[in-house]
Amino acid sequence: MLLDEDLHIAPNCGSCPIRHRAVCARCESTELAALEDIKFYRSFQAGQTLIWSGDRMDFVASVVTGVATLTQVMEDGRTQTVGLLFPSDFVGRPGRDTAPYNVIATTDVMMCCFRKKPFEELMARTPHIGQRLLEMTLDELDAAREWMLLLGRKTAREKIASLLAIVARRDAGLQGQVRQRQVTFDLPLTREAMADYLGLTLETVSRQISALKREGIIELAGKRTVHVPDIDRLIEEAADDADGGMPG
Amino acid sequence: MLLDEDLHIAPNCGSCPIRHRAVCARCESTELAALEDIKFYRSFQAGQTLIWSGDRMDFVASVVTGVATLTQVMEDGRTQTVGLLFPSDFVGRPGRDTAPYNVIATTDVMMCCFRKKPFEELMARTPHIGQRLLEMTLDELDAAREWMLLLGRKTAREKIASLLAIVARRDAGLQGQVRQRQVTFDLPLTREAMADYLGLTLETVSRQISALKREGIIELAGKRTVHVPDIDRLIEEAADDADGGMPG
DNA sequence: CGCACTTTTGAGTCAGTTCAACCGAAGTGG
DNA sequence: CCACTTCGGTTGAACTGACTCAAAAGTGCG
Repeated sequence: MLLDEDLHIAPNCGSCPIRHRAVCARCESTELAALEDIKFYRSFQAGQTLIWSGDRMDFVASVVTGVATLTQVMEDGRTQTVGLLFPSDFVGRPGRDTAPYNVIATTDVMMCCFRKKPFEELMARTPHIGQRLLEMTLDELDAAREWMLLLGRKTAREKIASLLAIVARRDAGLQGQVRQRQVTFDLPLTREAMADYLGLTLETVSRQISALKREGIIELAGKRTVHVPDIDRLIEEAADDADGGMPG
Repeated sequence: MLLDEDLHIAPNCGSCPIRHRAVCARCESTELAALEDIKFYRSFQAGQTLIWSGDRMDFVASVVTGVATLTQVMEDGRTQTVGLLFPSDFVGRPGRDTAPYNVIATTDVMMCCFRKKPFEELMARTPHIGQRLLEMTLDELDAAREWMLLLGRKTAREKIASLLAIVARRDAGLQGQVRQRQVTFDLPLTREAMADYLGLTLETVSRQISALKREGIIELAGKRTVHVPDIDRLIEEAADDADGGMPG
């Protein structure tokens, strides 16, 4: 779809904002140069579907800026989001050629893409890429399993609190902020997208957000901007054990 | 716990039933020999907890025979199973030293263990192990995401049908059977363990199994042995698209 | 201003939970 | 050998958290 004209603003890897967290994190300069040779950028607008489930995937990619979702849709339309992609997250699977999920931009998104074939060849020669990808995949697996607990056992209120806590954390992480009591961030998701991620209806999402607001656990400026006066209270509502899922 | 005396029945890798599916699948003979040097077997009885969440993990392992679960428990006791471990599945994560989940044997289980430190060193020298582990981890991630759809969006009846279909498939797969209309298998889980995996109560599990039996979609011999006269009907009840999750 | 879209709120319903009783098979020990 | 307990499983009845359907209230944009 839509080939954009942003190619000219392509930053080089040295100044890339996700250089030290993405799949290329461990690469040395020669390896990086090889990656740089086969990379290209694409950008997408909020709401665009980047990849359709079942489509042939001829590239893999890293999210550079913005947020996207991975979603599964049943034949009757029931929809479940199975992953949130933040900057540095990886899309696609070496060795598979059709996409298993829809990938949808929920904000404007910039991706750093690699054609799959050359990427796979490079991976075979460059253990650092495979190592980093394994690390990232194991992290994603942990995140998916944490989400299984949420989907299977948490109440609607706990689900909302968990999502807000996670977005707050990732958002803070991107800005390199230390842990602090107060945080403000933008929700990169509509109520419906939240519902799809949490296994709820959008009405329930709206009601629970209203309830958290009413009780002073969050404050809203507009529909999307959230201020959390006391992050520990929010984490308590999420019913996560101890650290609220901070990497141990 | 319980160091067993089965060590003497330790098969060598050549005759190992999971040789071609486990983390060692791609290893050549010299690599295999290196693994063989650091491996040891442990067996556990049904019901035993192999590993407690939070425990120090000084080994990683492959399931050789039997079935185990990965479960997460919230402070108030709510429990969610986040993975079923069948023969050839891998337990543990190189580079992490405390277990994030309880691992519980639901049948008698035999594990092929590797002390973590030597395994990690070997992995650094042996790309085939890391490659295979990446492949397996990506498969598990797909499975986890399929389960997220189940937990978030499926009805109780669909959840039960999905679980039965998956156990039937993995069970058939182990026996190298081709796809056939009729299948019979043993459920390696109690009603409660099924409930924990499906995000239901054990009463609901029992009721839905009774309902499927009443409608002739399954037949029971005892509580645990399930006969499926028409696997396609079961898969239809599971509401999976197309192939019921067969590897594409 | 008016149309389209997202979000909020309300009222009634229902799938799945909760609580409780009961069943059958497998020990156990007097 | 039979009472007694335990354990996994089934079934019933009442309850409830989240869903469904419906309508109103923002919000943004040409």
